[in-house]
Amino acid sequence: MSAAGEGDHAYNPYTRSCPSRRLLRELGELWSVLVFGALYDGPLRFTEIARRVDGISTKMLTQTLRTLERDGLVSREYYTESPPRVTYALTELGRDLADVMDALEKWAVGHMDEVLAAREAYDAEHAG
Amino acid sequence: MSAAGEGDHAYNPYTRSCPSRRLLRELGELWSVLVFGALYDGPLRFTEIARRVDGISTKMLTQTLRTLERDGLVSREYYTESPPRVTYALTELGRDLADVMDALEKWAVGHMDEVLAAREAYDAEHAG
DNA sequence: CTGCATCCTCTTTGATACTG
DNA sequence: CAGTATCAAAGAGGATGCAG
Repeated sequence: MSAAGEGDHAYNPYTRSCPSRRLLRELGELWSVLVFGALYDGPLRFTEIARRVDGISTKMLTQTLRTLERDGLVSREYYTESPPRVTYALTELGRDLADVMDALEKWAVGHMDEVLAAREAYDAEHAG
Repeated sequence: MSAAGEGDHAYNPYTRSCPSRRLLRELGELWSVLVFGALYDGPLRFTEIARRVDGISTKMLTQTLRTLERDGLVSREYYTESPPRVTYALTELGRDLADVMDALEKWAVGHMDEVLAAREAYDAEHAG
């Protein structure tokens, strides 16, 4: 079929050198997922995100936000005030992805008990 | 509501020490996502997975499979033949998650062009 | 407040060689 | 085939100090 307008790229993350692999690695990163979740309900300032994502360093938050901004997933708004104010928000593209991220997060939270139980069972069986 | 039978745990990955954070980090890992995708269509042998996930080392494949097995997401079947045969398959719990993983992978592949374009635009704007 | 630069450590990962 | 063991290389991540 190779529909028209789709371009002839066949991105395939199962291949070493395909850029989609790097993107997938990037999106799956914990900090990315949590930042998406933090911005899910609306724009936030740098410090507000940091407060919600407990334990993230300014370095990692900056790095994560820059990467997401460069990928067109997050937008940055700078207000020249005193002190300066900067807000981050999901772009249209980012909101689209946010639903997937949210699903992943919800899955982890929602099935934590089952996973924990599975681990116990596994450890018990592989002890003797 | 806090429905009965759900337990009173309030797993929250935005918190440093919550086990759901570690789980989320684990699931988001590139190799986990790709192994899920490889097993999506049915059971596979160790070598078959390695062949599909281009570039993964036996060490990482083993480690990834062990982790997923321990979490109850993947099952391992050992057949004492000569040469030995081992197959891996998604468990019921794993199949549930597989849909989310698949959505993430599909998103990355499906929006790669847009992300690439966004990067160009960003780089162009932040060059001068 | 927002964030860049640096240093430094700890973990992750890849390559390689070897075993049941 | 399906791993395990080991070693070296690479990179991620945190702490800190400074700047706009």
